[in-house]
Amino acid sequence: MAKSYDPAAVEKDIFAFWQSGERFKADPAADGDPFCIVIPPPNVTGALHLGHALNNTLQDILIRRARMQGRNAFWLVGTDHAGIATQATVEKTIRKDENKSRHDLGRDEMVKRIWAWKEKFGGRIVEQLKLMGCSCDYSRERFTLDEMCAKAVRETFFKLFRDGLIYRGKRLVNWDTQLRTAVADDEVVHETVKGKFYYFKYPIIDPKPGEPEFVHIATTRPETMLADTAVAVHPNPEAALDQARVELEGRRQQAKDKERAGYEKSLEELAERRTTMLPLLKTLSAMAKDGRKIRLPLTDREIPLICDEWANPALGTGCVKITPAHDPNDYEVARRHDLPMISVLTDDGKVAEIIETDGTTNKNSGNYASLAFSTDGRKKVVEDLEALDLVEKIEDRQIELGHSDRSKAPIEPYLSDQWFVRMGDLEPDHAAKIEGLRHKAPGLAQMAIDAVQRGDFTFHPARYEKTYVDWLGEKRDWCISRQLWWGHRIPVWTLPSDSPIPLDKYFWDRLGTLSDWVTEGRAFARLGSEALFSHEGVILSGDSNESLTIAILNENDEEIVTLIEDFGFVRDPDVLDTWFSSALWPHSTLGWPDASLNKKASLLGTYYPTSVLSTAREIITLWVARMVMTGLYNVGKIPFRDVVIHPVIQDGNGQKMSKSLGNGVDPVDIIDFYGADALRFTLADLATETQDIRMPVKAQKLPDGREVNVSPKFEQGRNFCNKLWQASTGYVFAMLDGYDPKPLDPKKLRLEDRWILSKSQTCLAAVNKSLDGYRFSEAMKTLYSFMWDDYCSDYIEMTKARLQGAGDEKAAAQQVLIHVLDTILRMLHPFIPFVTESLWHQLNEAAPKRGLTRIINGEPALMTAAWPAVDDALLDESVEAEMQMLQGVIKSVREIRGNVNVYRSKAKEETLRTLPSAVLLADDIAAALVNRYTDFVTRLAGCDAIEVRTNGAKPEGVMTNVVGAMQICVPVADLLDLNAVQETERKKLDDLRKQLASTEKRMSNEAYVRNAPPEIVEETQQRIAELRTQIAALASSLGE
RNA sequence: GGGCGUUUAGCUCAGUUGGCUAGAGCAUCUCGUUUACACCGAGAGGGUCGGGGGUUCGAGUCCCUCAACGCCCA
Repeated sequence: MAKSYDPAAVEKDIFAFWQSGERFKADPAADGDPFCIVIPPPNVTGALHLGHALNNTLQDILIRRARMQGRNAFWLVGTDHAGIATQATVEKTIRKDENKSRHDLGRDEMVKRIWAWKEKFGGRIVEQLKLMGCSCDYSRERFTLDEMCAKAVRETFFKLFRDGLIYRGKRLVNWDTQLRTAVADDEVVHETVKGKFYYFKYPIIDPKPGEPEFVHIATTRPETMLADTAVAVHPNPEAALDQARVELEGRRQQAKDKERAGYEKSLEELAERRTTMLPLLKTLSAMAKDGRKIRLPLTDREIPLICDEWANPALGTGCVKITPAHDPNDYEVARRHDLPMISVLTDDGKVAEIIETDGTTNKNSGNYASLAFSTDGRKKVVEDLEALDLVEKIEDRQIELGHSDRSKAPIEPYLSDQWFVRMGDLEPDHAAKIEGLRHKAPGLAQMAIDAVQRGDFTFHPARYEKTYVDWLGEKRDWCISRQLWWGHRIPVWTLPSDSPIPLDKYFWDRLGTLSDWVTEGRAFARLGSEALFSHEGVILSGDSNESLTIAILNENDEEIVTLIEDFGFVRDPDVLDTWFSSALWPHSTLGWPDASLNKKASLLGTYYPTSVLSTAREIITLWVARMVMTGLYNVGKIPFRDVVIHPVIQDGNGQKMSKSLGNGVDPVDIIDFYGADALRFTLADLATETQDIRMPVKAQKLPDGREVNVSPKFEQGRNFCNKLWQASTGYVFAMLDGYDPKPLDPKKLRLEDRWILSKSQTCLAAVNKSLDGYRFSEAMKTLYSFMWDDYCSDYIEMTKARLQGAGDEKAAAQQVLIHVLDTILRMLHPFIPFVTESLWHQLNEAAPKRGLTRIINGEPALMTAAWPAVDDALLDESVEAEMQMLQGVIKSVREIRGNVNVYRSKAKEETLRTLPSAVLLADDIAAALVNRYTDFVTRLAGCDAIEVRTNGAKPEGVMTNVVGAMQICVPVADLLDLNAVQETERKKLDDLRKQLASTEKRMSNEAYVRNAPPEIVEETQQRIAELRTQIAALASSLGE
């Protein structure tokens, strides 16, 4: 008795088998059309989640199939250093274990610690990929911080700097005051919390008669007022209020009843405001235009009253304080009005010394400096304003607050120096000089847009092209600096403005050397945004207040570093955004810049551009777009031909899976519980072209006692593997006594043999088509139904009678069984590699020689065996049609048997395993067919004998079914009470008559007959004929 | 606010250029331990394809509109 398939018993050995034969290893010098995938590098600190499992399953399916197709397949594996995530993880550990901050340790020690941590825990991802059976080339594992990647990063940064595509500028960034770094927008989590809305009044300087003495503003963040540099009022408050009213009225009209009241109320308030506040706002607006100024309390700073549309007369006091260094909207206002920007926040979240625009320290600075910004600082500011009687009122209010995803600390907008990559279009002269802007692109973003629109690469599904193009179309500059220690440090040295070394003659003399280095391509210098040397090595300008920055190609270039550091140049402390190194992944990992596209048998020369990139839609912008830009800019070609975007897996309620919600499913638990192939089967089966897929989650106790989250969805995968295992080991391998394969003529085989062979080719062709279009679920479902329904449920059953016999018929059955199983294992291998490889080895034992027209030895490893070629000679529509007819007969008898048993069961009589007999009324052709294959027809139908009549003589007391032109009659008078049957039979008859009526109605429609394609009309006519036969047959057995 | 997606059987989902008598897996019900498999076999029930309108001989599929939910970007 065969045991169930036990994945744990085979997976380890099979993986070792693959590895021992170096079967994962790619060879750039090998024959075969190259096929390459670079893995989207997972975060080195993380563990594989179900999304990774899905993505890597899909990649492995593609790679394994390509390898079997004889292509030179290479799946590059590696991990991402994930700057902030990794640093935060290690900082947290150190804080917990040693109660120290990274600043206590110092930069070098901290970086050392992170490396040590990475060496210890960074292998987890790769181990998990191996558990899944991923056939990556593990000998070429890369890491975004390794020397190979670092070299590409340095080269790219240097080129971009030289080409004027990198600049430094002050920008407001999301600041994490705990980790002391800028974080990306997607690393900020917003939540609504209880807060307060503070109303303050600021005195106006020298108001004219009739003008107010104060301007009123409201804020949720009082402490930022220390950095106010203006107060704004709307330039035309009346028009703005009118427009707000029109918009509200429009919405009220569209609104549903329950919402309408809200709009009514807003409109009333607006009208009220118009009478109470409009005159004042108009006055203020006029005052602003007249240049009136305000004395900012607590600082005594004189700030202007300005007009700007950002001030909304319909909200708050109608006036808004402008704090450019602490609010993104205010920042934009300040840029429009050329206002100064004063920052009063330190990088660790305290109130900074207040430095006025003239460089002096504010005399009241000491009152606030070093207070915790949004807590103590806020309290002190409010107290001091209250003491001055400048607080009008304080209201409770819900406010939006950003928190850092990593440290959970509140996010403050922070004005700081950051490095940017210029994405927009350049001046034509400038663009023309840049070799990396291919196809005459005016800028980096446009170059990447053009690439997809030209069809250089394709998204699957196609709709994601829009996401990509829309985002790139904004051409927003890319902030690449992060105030972290873990990452690629920016290779730029700057002379601080307070440097003790003056820019004297000695300095300029020595810069001649620098000029040489520029010519040699080792360094590049900029004064402000201007290149300090032209490519000919001439100094353009020697006298400037702007900062002098030098980028060095190789940060270890001691000669240059020593010289400039002697002059007081200081290296930029920041590191590059992790996405900067990820953006280079497809070419940096293949050896750029050392290798070139033309270098034969190099990784880059052979595998670039790669074939497919498979990833999640959330990083189309952050990652895919940037890879396209850098690929074109550095290498000159797009990095991949196809981009496959897979769906996102959610839990059963449509929620994201996450650790904190406890609804996550760990792929390794699934492997433990169901096996790696079950995991892969189910994920592939779910991988449709939709954007989200839901996976019901349920807690389950493992044999070892752990309670983990699993999903019943994986049962289908487990069952499928078991079915394949049982059919192979329990039936096919067990029925091989006397097996001796010889070349066969497929045309001379019995119907069922020709049928399964034809079906196998239909299946293969469909799988090819699905996979070529990256429709994984479609391919998986095709294979499921072929293996389970056609091969196991039908073909295996059909061979049972023959295998109990002897002679040629038995031999042919054995040979076809083996041959089709061979094909099935090949086709399934990319999806469920472990169980198929294991069965392959057993097949090689049981039937080393196999084949159909040619007898060959099975390849020793399925992983590197050949993907089958579609053999059109085996496709046979008439065979499939004949079989369909027999299956119709089988199904009809089964249905009657089922009904008979239901009636007998109700009548408390014994149920029947097989019906004693059936009578088939058929024409000569069908009769001959059924008579010829009675052996398996009776067996599958479950009746002891089938009598075929061609004279149409119908027996009495029967239950009838109709298939095409045939009637299946089962005499049931001895088996049950006929009267009990009649009711259901009548219902069936009524239903058929209804169907007939509607079908006939369609045919009577002239327009239908005229317009519909002839074959469709033909089908309808056949359907009518069929319905009429069925009705007649039923009616006659009911005695109508 | 903009973009994208989803809405089909109790649940999770297929359904490619309009031809459908709407499918699968799970769940449910009936029967079955027959010699590969109960992680199984045979059979059954279950859907006015989110609502409304339109195009068409014909709409789950195309167009418009409304609604709910989700994701991404502001």
